[in-house]
Amino acid sequence: MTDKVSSKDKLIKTASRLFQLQGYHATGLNQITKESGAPKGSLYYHFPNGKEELAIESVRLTAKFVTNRMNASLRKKDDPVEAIQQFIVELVEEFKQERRTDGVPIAAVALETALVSEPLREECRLAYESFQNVFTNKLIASGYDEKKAKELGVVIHSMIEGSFLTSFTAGNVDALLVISKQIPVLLN
Amino acid sequence: MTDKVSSKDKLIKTASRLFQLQGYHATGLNQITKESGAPKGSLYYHFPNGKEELAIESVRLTAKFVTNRMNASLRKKDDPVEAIQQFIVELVEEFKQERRTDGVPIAAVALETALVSEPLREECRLAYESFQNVFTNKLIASGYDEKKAKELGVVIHSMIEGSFLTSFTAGNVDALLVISKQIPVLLN
DNA sequence: GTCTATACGTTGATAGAC
DNA sequence: GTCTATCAACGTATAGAC
Repeated sequence: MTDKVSSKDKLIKTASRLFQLQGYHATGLNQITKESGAPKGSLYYHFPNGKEELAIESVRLTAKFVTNRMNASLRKKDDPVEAIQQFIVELVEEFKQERRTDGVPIAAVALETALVSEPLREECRLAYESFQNVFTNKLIASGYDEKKAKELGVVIHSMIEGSFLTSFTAGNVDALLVISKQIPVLLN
Repeated sequence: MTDKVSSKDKLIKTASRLFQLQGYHATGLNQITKESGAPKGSLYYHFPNGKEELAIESVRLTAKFVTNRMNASLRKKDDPVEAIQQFIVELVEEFKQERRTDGVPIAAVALETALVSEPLREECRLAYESFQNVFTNKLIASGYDEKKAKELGVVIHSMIEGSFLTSFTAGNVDALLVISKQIPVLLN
């Protein structure tokens, strides 16, 4: 039982990283098995439905990981404006690392597969819902009424997602820094 | 000279549509030539650098097309708040068409290739810059000072890009409608 | 649970005739 | 400008031994 999940976990972890960096179609199963160090023949044992199933579980893992990271960041400040800006600062810092170890979480997979794989699309939708809820919950805890908090959760998530995409493409953090300044305007 | 550019144009137009719908790696050159109706053997004559070159010109065409569309939409109202909301309304209407004829412009290509193709990344960066400038120019024309207008251009573009991604993934227009309500708050 | 071998399609790309 | 033939590489997936 000790190593029973180890192989499966290695595959999911490696796949999560590669899907994030390269997207869905550019990432081959050969590359995943090779880089994971997991036994090559074990992939279809753990994921009978092949690549799609592996991608679904990878998106789920990435969503959980990112959500936890967001929550940990937002906990550092009581004031929601400062908390969200703190989170963006951490995004910026990570972005500045020379060695780009990850891209925009799940975005490439979502765009590539939303029209062709219903279960994969649904898993991506859940991921974004989870990201929105992190902001919404922070606002509710700060006294915002639920309706307003839900709307602002969507707005803040959209701003960060969009500026992350822009920054990723531009290769700099300009867009992220600009939207950070507008957070106080939004939370009035 | 009449049909000289016709074949090349057909290839670029078809490629633009397919890259937008399926992403870069999922779209094969065979599919592009077949659906374009352009002669199969002409691709490497018009695009000696192969797929990358075709993608660059496709992103350029998409950027020009979308920019024009945005400008046409924003021209319909003098007030910048109403104008931007008008644009979002048109996005929503188009989104509701059953037959999904296009996805999120260039986003998939940008995410898939930014880390592996410098010229393609640069073309995507220019596209986003062009989108931002549409909003910025509208604000300048409405009396905003240049610095403020540039910042708000980035912010509005980020919000729309992010909510478009979210809506595309969710399969509904909820996020787009929510951010539209926040435009007046931002333009204060 | 894991491994090897293999099947079969498709990819991007090139060469050479026309 | 266009076409056909062809290439090697890689894609996913399966079968069957261990």
